[in-house]
Amino acid sequence: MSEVRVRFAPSPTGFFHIGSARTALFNWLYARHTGGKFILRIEDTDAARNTEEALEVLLKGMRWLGMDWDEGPEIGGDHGPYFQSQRSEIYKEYLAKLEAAGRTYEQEGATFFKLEGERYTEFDEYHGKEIEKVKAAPVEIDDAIRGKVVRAESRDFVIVRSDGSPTFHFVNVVDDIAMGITHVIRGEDHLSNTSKHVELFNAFGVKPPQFAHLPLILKDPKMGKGKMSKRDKGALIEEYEERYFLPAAVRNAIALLGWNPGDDREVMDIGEIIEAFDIKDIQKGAARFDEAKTAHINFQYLKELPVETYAWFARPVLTAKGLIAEDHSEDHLQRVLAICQEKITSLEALPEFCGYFFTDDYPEDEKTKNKILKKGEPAELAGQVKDALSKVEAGDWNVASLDAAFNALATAHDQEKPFRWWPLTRFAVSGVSSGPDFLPMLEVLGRDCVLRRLERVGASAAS
RNA sequence: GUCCCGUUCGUCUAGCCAGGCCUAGGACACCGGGUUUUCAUCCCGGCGACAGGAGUUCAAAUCUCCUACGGGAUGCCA
Repeated sequence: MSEVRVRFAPSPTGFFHIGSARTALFNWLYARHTGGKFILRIEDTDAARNTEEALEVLLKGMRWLGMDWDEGPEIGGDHGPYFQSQRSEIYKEYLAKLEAAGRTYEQEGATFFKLEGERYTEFDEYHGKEIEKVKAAPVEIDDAIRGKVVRAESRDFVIVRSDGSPTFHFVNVVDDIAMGITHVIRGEDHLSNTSKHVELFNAFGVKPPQFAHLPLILKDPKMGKGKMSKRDKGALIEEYEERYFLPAAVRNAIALLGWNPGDDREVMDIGEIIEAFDIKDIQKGAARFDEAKTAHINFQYLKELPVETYAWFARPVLTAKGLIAEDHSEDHLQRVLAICQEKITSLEALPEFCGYFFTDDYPEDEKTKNKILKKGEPAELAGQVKDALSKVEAGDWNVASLDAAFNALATAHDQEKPFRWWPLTRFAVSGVSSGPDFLPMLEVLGRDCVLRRLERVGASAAS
């Protein structure tokens, strides 16, 4: 009944890539699913590119996606420190164990790990020269995703560089041992390295953890071949944050990259995902990140939000564009959003979609303008609507009264329905031909605003 | 070069381990129609895949082998 202990061990690069986020998420989900511990360990051995800012990007990304850690930076834990740059004493200790066991040797100032097996020299195509190789016994890896993988190492490898700094393979294994990691869930690019790691575990006399190698995330085929890199559009978590995606939706989309609950569910709340998550359901083949699908999931989340919450997310989007002030009336904001929420698929598009509710200075769609103003007698029609709506008192300005006013207008002109006046009116008050439902839109805009804009369009059409 | 991993609709995938219920299911995208006298919502429909070959079997998307393609490792990067 040993407790599950998993870790996410990123190297802070200044970016939080979707692939890293997926690795982090799967570890986190597994910990939460099993009631185990999720450890965040920072692999900051490459001093040159590890900065405070780079770490901040990472931690911010983790928090934005709602992943918390049980041990790691800022909160500590019983197996710290959680920065590799601060663990050199531990590495020295473990290096001594390997030395004592006679599994190391020095060459050109660097410390090598010595493989066991018959030695021979051979011309190596890749290196283009004769090199020493070792016939080491094949290592058997029981991978939770790929099954049994057998691979033999053939060369000794560096564990401490000539400048005294330990290498990735070494510190990774040492830390996993020292931190009591039970499951190593990581990208497939490490699968071939795993034989090195198992050699090291064996040399320390420690049973290796359960490995699970995740398929890679490839770039959108339209963008080219190969795995997704940080330069690809949509590859960075920051991008979704900036575009006002809901973190829960992005997390849901990432969870679906190479995993599914085994049934048709796609949009799931985090509790459901945690409950359903299991390593054995992870895909073997590489996946491609689909932005359109992420946008769709995002919309599903957006639709379900209570209007209060929707407004909480929408307010910063609108203030950023200068459409509303910081202290803009919450009631008014919610009345606007209530009629827009079901129509619009992303928060990013919100300013364009509903800007005219907040300012008179909104763009007019040229196509719509030409179509509507060229047809019939725009100035006359606008005047008729204005007269009809003027009869509705401010205190009575609601959908029912507006409907009645339009119908009265139709009747007065021998029309069965007021359709003739709608498109022009919509254009007059919003500058576009589409938007929220018509009458609710007028109601929310308010009497003064609607009459003012009708007058304006009437004047501009007449000129 | 050598070694390792992978390959189902354009994309994400179900099915594969325990072969028949698969004329291969769902979702996104796309296309068409409808509702909404706006519309980006919504509804209906369509398009569309087992990489190729050989073998095992009464029967293969499912098992075996080969080939092709994709990816990874082979770093004093992580």
